[in-house]
Amino acid sequence: MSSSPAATDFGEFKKLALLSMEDICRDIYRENRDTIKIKKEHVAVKNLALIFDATLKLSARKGFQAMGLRDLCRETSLSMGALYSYFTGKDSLLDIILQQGRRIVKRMLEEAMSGNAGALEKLHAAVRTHLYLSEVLQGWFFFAFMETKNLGREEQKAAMASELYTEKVFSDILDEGAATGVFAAGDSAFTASLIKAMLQDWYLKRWKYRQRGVSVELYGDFIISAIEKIIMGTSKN
Amino acid sequence: MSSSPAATDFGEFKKLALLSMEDICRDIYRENRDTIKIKKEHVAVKNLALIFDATLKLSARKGFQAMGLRDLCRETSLSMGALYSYFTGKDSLLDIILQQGRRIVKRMLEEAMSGNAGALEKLHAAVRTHLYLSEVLQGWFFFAFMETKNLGREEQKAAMASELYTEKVFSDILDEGAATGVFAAGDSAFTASLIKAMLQDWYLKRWKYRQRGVSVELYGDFIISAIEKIIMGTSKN
DNA sequence: GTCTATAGTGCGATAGAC
DNA sequence: GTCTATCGCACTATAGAC
Repeated sequence: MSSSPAATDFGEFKKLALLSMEDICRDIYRENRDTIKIKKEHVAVKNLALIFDATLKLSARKGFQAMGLRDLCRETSLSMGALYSYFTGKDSLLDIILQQGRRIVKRMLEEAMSGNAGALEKLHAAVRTHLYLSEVLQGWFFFAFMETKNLGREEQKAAMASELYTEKVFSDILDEGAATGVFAAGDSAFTASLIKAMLQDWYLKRWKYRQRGVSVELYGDFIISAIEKIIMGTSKN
Repeated sequence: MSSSPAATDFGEFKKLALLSMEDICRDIYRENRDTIKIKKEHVAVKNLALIFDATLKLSARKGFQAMGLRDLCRETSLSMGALYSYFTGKDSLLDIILQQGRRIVKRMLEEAMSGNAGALEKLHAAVRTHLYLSEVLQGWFFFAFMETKNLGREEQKAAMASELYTEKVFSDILDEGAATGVFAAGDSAFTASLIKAMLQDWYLKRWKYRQRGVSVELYGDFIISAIEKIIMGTSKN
């Protein structure tokens, strides 16, 4: 289990990701030690995680702007004063959360992509990793999508770059597959956009799939089948 | 051209939709005459359109919550007092805009679907109409997507119903095509979700396609080709 | 029909006790 | 490390002049 790159089983994937989140919270604390007034690491890490979770939960209902810091106090059982020991202002809280999430996504995607040989194998690994990640971190993915437009121009560009980076991961795989003759040739950039759109629907409209009783693994089967029909131009049936 | 249900040419479609928007603004005024304090119809309709446009523009940048009514004053060149002659409060402004948009979408979709014979024809008409509509009313589609979650439970249910209704339009077409042997049999509800996701990407990520110089007509060609590969299980090339 | 001026409320942020 | 109390500000909404 020292390096388990692409877990196609969701249960296993979940464990990996949750472990990873502990590390990330610790990283965040260590990097922002100058602005975070709390000195005991175990207290700080515990409460940071609490604050992040509460923020995602409250923002999902009303949006980050509409969420008051007093709402956050109630949800975390911390006072205004205590909250301000963990961040310098509401805006910086937003930045930290987005930064944290992007780091997890990057780390997990890179781990997943390493050690897959063929284009088809890579495609499966990339789709399933992205999908399962968006399931484990559904709150964050939704939050990032909704709140990105309210950011400063710098952070906004970072988000756009992230979108295009992910898309390039997919279009590179498609190009490789076309070159080796595994996939039919086509507009790989456009197909990559379609793949992203399909992945996005899972975390933007999860209520719909939950209502229908569609599991994340089944959704993965579905879209992989659809993607293969698009890029192979032939039914697998 | 007395009734031109499915305009596959975007230029023509645009004219139809813009004409329709005038009507809608007038309808809105007449229906809300009790709450709108302005008595001269031509003044009211002109300023209502001004207010709606400004709201969509400002909300696109910071979100409806973060948009202050003073921002709206600046953008419309109206005073606070004047604004409050057109709606009873910020929340009702939100309701009116969403209501207005849903009405246009419903009207245009119904017109477009009438008078198409085969399943493939219907599919093309439905996809192109939805896509072109989301281009003409991009501001509204984006707004509706972003602000729906901030609404009361009633309005939220209306939005979910609208999502499922549109999806049923597509899954019905897919079922018909499967029954008549035009399409391969498959999970029509799931395929309809994929179609919706593809259509959604156009108005949620339009910056991306603009950056790449993809026109709305080209995007339509692309996704129709992809959809056909999924439902026919064979390449059209 | 539109304006300016202002009431009233709730926010983000901070100071200082414990 | 966490609390309570409070400041200053920006917001929505309204009243009344023109």
